[in-house]
Amino acid sequence: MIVVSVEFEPPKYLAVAAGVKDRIRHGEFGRGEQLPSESALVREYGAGRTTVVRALQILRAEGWIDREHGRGSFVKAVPRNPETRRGIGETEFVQPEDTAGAEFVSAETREAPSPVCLALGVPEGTPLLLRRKFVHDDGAPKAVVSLWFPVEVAEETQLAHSRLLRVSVRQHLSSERAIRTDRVVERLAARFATAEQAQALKLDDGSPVLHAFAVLYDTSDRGVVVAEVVVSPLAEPVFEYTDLS
Amino acid sequence: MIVVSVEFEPPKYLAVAAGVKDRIRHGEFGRGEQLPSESALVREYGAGRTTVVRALQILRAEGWIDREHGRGSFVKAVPRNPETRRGIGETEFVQPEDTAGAEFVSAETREAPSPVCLALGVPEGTPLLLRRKFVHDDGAPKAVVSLWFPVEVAEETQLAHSRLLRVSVRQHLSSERAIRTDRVVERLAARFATAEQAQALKLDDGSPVLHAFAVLYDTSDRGVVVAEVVVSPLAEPVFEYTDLS
DNA sequence: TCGGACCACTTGATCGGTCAAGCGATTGAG
DNA sequence: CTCAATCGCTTGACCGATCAAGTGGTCCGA
Repeated sequence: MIVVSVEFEPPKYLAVAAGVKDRIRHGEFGRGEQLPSESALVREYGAGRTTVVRALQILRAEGWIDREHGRGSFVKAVPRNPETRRGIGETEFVQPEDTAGAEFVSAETREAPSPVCLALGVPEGTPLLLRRKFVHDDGAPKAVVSLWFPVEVAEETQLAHSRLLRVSVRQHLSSERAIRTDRVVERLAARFATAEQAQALKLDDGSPVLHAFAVLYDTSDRGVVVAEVVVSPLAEPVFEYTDLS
Repeated sequence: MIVVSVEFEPPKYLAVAAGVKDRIRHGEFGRGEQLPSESALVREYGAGRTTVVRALQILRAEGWIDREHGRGSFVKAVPRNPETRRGIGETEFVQPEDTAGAEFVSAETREAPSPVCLALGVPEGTPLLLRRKFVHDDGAPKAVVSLWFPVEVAEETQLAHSRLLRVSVRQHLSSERAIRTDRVVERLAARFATAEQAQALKLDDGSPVLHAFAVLYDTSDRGVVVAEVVVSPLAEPVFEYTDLS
């Protein structure tokens, strides 16, 4: 009989990092307080100094602590919102499509506007798959998200189906079509809402809306998807940064 | 005679990282190609393996390369725009004030609007130091930046002077007043330009503008500075992400 | 009292080594 | 011919050590 152990032993540097994070969260080390020194942590966790330092460098990169040469490591803010430093449009490629408050609207082929064609490198007026969803927060409309795919990209995927994916668009393209993507370019602008957008977001015609236009590129630098996110002025996106440089 | 050497010798791991970046940029290693192995780099740069690995881990974190266990390190995208993943308002705290295209406008005490007072925890109508700069790109107006400081924060600093700082506001507060800051909360919105803003950005009255409202907090969670950035619709901010998760 | 030398403690950078584990090609037994 | 063992290369994790350099205190002499 063969027994396969499926225990997953995380690397020690991650274990130390997680351990210290926990102790911060549980209040053992409060804000501004000094962490045990590297050598103390070496003793506590039975690890080498290299390992402890690596863990502390991760905590610093994630914004949990400050490290001051000659003084020690000090607890900074405890990050409340881990979803930080993500572009508005980028999020639509990278996050599971089916998030809280999201609602499927439509999936249809349609002639794309010229900025979209330009970004995807297809001739003007090419019919593309337009996939729409609507995001609200407790009844209040927040945003309309439109994804544009060339039809040959969307073939043999579930992107034309009328159901939100439980994975991210990026992951879906990778698993279903082996399309590897590694780059997003995103533009941000303030615009007047179009009549269609104003209606969806329950705004007056001509209200100012936040407009994110993001392009996802594959490893050969071909544009693969365009995301257009139109955000209601009543739902100002909030970002929190605790890992200041 | 005392001679103080001001040579700045960067740490070797940064030198290796910069060296490899340069070689990628200059096309020695193209997209998808394999980098020299760790041991080869150890020989090339005369460094220890620890140092080389640390450099490669930085390149991975910055999105330059992929590292595959048992295979090697491979070049991903070449980031064009290194100013990535930084909030529009956050940038005004963290970047040297005196950047290309920036122009000092004014520094004066003035009654602050209520959202600013609220963020800084001072009573409505408190006079605050308002410090303004204007950013243009080759003559085209890009943005107006307003920083609000409580007067007791700005005391004994150069923030009331009519010259752009060569360091970041955050660093200035740290060095001149020992104010340690560790958190930024930022809101993004689309708004109509006020008459004043429209004039500064040479826009029609009532044009839609991008509005970033960012608050910098110190380690005791007190609001220390508010940055308001108003971006012209003709200058859409562009972000590039090559380190997708 | 003041200031400087000194010391203990801290983090920063670096080294060279061990062992584990994943990948890919070669090789050899059946 | 097929498939599994093996080998050489790679990255991943980890260790304990050295030296440098920044911080903050003590102590001692002028």
